[in-house]
Amino acid sequence: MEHYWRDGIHTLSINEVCRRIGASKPSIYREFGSEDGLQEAVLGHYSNAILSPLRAFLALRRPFDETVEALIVGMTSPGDHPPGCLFTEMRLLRSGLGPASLGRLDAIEAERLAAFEQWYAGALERHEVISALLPGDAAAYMDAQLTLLLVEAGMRKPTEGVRARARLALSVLALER
Amino acid sequence: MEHYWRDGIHTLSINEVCRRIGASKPSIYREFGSEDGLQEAVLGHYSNAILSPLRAFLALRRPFDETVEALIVGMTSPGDHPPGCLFTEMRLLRSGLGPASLGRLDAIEAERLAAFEQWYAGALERHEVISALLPGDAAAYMDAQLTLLLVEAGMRKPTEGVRARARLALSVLALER
DNA sequence: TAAATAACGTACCAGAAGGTACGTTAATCG
DNA sequence: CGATTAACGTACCTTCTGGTACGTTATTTA
Repeated sequence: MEHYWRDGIHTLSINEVCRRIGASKPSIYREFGSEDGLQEAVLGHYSNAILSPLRAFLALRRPFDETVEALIVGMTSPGDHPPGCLFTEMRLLRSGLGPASLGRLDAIEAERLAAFEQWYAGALERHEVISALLPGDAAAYMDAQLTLLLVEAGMRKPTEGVRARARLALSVLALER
Repeated sequence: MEHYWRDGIHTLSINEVCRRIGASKPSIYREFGSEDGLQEAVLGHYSNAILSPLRAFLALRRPFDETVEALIVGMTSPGDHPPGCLFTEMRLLRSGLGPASLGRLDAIEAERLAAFEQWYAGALERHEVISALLPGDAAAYMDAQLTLLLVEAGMRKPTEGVRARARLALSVLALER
């Protein structure tokens, strides 16, 4: 299932998927019903594997600066998954996705925004961030900047530059002391 | 040629292009040689139509804040071209592009970065922006944020939110007074 | 062991992709 | 006007796409 990750969902055809994992095409269709079903399943798998840990980390309520730095570094480290992000790619290329995948995508996005919003509200209570922004708007900003981070990482731009730009962009949220 | 703009380059097939403009396929191939050639030509056309005015505007050396605001508003106004941007789309989807298009893309990107860099250096001389950033890094930041702006606009997010996020992100460059 | 059921994969379908061979029309020129 | 050349478009090629009909193996049950 991780092949989708490496080559991108819009690039990889069902035939290629079958060839790589050694399964026959009817098996895929019996299991997932259609290409849309397969992509939705991949998204679900992705949500469990990546987004849940992120959400758990945000819930730790560590200091704001520390959390931001951990997010930036974590999302640009060459871990087990290649740079870029399946979710980001699908968000940017909604066209060509089936209804089931689109629904799942929106659900994941809403979850993600809610997690950021709650986390920002907590930081606001601890007076770690500026108060000029509503938590919802700050969450949208975080989301946009981290998406940009992943897009740049996916384009194989130099990691340090990518990180520096993200730090700069997110520094406007922190309360200087 | 503007159909490419509306529907995206990776979505529009040569067959569709022919159907829409009422030309035959061999005509297209006689004129451009291949799909790669066609896409490169479209990029060139785009460069003349959009990037040149942008570059000219930067060369005016208007006050920094004013220029930034004009860029943000101009890029998110529903002018003659639909939201999003052909150049942005191609940058995010390099895979699937031919060598000629890729070369042209890199050239345009370099031009764009150079224009931003020069403009930022001018603002630096006039003490309108922070001095902690090298012009090259600031240009990369500008480029990244304006790309994000176009991506968000292309996703049909509410214009005011998109603009507000861009203003916030670019405010770190301005020298507060 | 024999019958019934479930899982599987070969080989196909229709359609669309990028790309081209070649006959036909239109324009040029003596 | 007749001949040469250039532009054009029909109809085709191959390859690949998502999707499936149906015969063949395994597996279960009695």
